[in-house]
Amino acid sequence: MNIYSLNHEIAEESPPALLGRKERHRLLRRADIIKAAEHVFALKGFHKATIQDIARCAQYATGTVYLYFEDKNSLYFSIVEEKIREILRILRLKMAQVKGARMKLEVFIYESLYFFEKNKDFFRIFIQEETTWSIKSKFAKSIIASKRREAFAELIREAQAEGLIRKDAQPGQIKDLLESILTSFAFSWWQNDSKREKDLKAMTGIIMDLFLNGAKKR
Amino acid sequence: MNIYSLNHEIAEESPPALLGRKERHRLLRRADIIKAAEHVFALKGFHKATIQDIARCAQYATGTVYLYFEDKNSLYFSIVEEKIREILRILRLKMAQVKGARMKLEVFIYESLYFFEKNKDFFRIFIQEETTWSIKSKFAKSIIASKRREAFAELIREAQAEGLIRKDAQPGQIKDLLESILTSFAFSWWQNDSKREKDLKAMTGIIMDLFLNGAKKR
Amino acid sequence: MNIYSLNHEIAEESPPALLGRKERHRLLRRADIIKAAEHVFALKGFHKATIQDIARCAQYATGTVYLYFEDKNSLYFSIVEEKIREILRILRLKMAQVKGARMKLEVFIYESLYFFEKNKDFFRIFIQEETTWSIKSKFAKSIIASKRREAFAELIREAQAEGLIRKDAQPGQIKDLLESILTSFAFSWWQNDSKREKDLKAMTGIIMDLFLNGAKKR
Amino acid sequence: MNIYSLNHEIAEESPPALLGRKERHRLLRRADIIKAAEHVFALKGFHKATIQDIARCAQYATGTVYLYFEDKNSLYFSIVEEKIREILRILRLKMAQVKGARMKLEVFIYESLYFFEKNKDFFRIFIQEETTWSIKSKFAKSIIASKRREAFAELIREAQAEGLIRKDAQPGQIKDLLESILTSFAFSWWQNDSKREKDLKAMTGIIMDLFLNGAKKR
DNA sequence: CATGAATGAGGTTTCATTCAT
DNA sequence: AATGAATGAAACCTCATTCAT
Repeated sequence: MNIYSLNHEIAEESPPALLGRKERHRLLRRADIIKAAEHVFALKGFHKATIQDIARCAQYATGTVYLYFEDKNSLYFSIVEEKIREILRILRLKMAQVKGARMKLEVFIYESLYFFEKNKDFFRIFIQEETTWSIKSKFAKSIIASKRREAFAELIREAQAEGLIRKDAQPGQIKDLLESILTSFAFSWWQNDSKREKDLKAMTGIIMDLFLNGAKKR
Repeated sequence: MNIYSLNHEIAEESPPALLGRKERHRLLRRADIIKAAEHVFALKGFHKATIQDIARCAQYATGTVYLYFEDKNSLYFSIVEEKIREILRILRLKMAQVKGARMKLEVFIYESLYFFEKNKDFFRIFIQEETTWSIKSKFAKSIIASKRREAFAELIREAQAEGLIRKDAQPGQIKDLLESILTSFAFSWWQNDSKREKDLKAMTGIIMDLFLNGAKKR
Repeated sequence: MNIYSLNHEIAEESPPALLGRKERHRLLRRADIIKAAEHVFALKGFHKATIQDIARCAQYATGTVYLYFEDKNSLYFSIVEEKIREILRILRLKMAQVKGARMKLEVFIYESLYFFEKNKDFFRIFIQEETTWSIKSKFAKSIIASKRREAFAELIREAQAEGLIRKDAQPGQIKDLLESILTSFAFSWWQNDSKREKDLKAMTGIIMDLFLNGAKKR
Repeated sequence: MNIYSLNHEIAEESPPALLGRKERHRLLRRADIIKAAEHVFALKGFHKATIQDIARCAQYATGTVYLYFEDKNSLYFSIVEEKIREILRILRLKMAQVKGARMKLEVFIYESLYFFEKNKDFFRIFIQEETTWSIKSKFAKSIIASKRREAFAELIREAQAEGLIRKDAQPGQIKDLLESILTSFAFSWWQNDSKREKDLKAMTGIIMDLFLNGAKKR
């Protein structure tokens, strides 16, 4: 059994049936707008995308957007948060299905790449596109982002405890390093290979290898 | 002798004495504006920085900026290009002063970190800030950027040829790995330590180690 | 019965009742702006008139103008086109009410002068004022302008066929001549007499006379 | 003998020998700039032509223009005045060489057309292009323009006195008629025939005919 | 006199946000 | 709740004019 055989169907966190009809309705509208915004932001970038573009794309009126989101920044921020929440949920779920730091690490890398692949439009915004500084720092301080950092740090700590990862580097450093490697490979794929239908997930092996063993010849 | 003892004075490429008084004057003005722009862009980000801000900061009139730069994009692009040109020049110079792939690699890392340290304002723009997509792609296609890529690739090839670096990974992947590690440490330093006057250059050792040996415990 | 007794009430081309409330509202706003623009252009000329002037005069915000017109050129062009459309409609209607080239000619001159009188502000722009070359050529190619030229040429041809006008000159030449005479008299009136409440229409007779019989003593 | 055989060499009004060397030098510079301005204005129109364009075209520095002309308006105005002064001088000279109102009239028409032909660039500015209202009205009030009007009126009065031209129309109206015809033919030629090297002067005959006998069939 | 770099006021246009319907 | 017309602040960029060299 390897990570590729894990169940990819993800249970919903909170069954919507518990919400009132109105609230459900509201969430649907909100989701419509977020989806449209994701698309438009990815297409035009944060600054060139107008609220009208997004509203039209979601088939609502301009003003309607403001019933669901404070302002443009907030809308953008919501997309980011939603995505982080999603990947966090996926990672937790999947990592719980395997045992041992090595397997968890592999799952972590695999799922991260997979998520990137599925959401490349979104990452086009987040990694590449123009974003207001204020949004980024607001995000850095958000609860969801810190939860994600914690989960990540936990993984590293576990791997260090199990003796998989060296202890002469700070967990934070290792975490940043892995994150950076993932980003870098994903970006490279996105620039060069994403159109050629190459498989980003398939790079899990080489990334694990490089991350753990480094670049030195043996 | 180690890399820390290398000559840090860098010979000018083109002795300014050869330029006419007017041309020299022009270059000084241009430099003033670039410096101010660097500062203002770093402070406010690309979109929120106005040409007037930059002009005021350089103590010129708004229109003066347009005597030296086509438009805002062009000004921004010029800053980036100038920086890349500079780091490229430094890296070439310093790497030529040492022998062997290992030493070159160490110099490469050391000087990259050092340059980052000296130009943290600039990198605040480049790495973190909002940039128009069109500028980035224009930059990606620029000669200076491709030269930088080449220099990098050359280093990797040499290290592979000398048997320092494994050949079972593509050079591009090795490059991504190193770039990831550098970025990751630089960014982390920038966020946490830059104000505490910690020394980024001093991380050369751990970075070499992580790059060559990976994160695995031995 | 003479041309002065013709019915001056002109039937609307398209009964506005057929338009939706919104569309009617839109047309009213548009008309407001056109009216204000006409006034401001006449007062200050095309280049010195600012969109803000026009908006203020129409008691709208600056941006509102851009909801109804692409840009300044387009606004100007719309005014011109509207006027030409109007005079064309009037001329057709009135000329259809009389028989014979001579009468039609008289009506043509009379109505042209009358229209000029009623719209002297507008002609201050069109004849006298500064206009971008590009607008003029755009206008020259417009359908409405070519329709007007056709209607005019048709009149001349008819007059030639009936033996009223000499055939040893090209219809185009005669057409241009009459147009030029009308413009010239109108301009003269506008400069000298318009403030003294003199009647431009009343010059129909002398213009007919000079146009047909020339300046020679008989 | 007819008007075509008149001497076309025109004596200078004021022999430049009487001016000091400096003053002559100054006038040459001025003429350079006027010539360049004529060209650039004709090419780009009043508003789109910049002082720098004109200076460059005349091979002077921007500031130099301001040593010879108050400002942009004034430069434009000077061109117009210069041209009017020239045509006035020519008309007077040539009309003095013939006897009789009919001959004078013919000369007037012929020379006007000829002048137009030689200066079509200039007329492109004056007739067609955008000009500030203030300039036009300033011009209308200028001495040189009033002199031209006088010369014109004088011709008409003479022709009326000799019995060539009807007295039942006001001289101003006759003037407008002739001016209309000239403008109309000149404009038409300019639009259609000027590039095909057709001869505008050759239309003197038909213009005389239309002016004296009108458009009526006989 | 000549130069041309510097100035900075001012116009067009965009677009996030509001609010009356 | 939804709409979308109206708002108006703000930014880029141009260019007539000045003035130190």
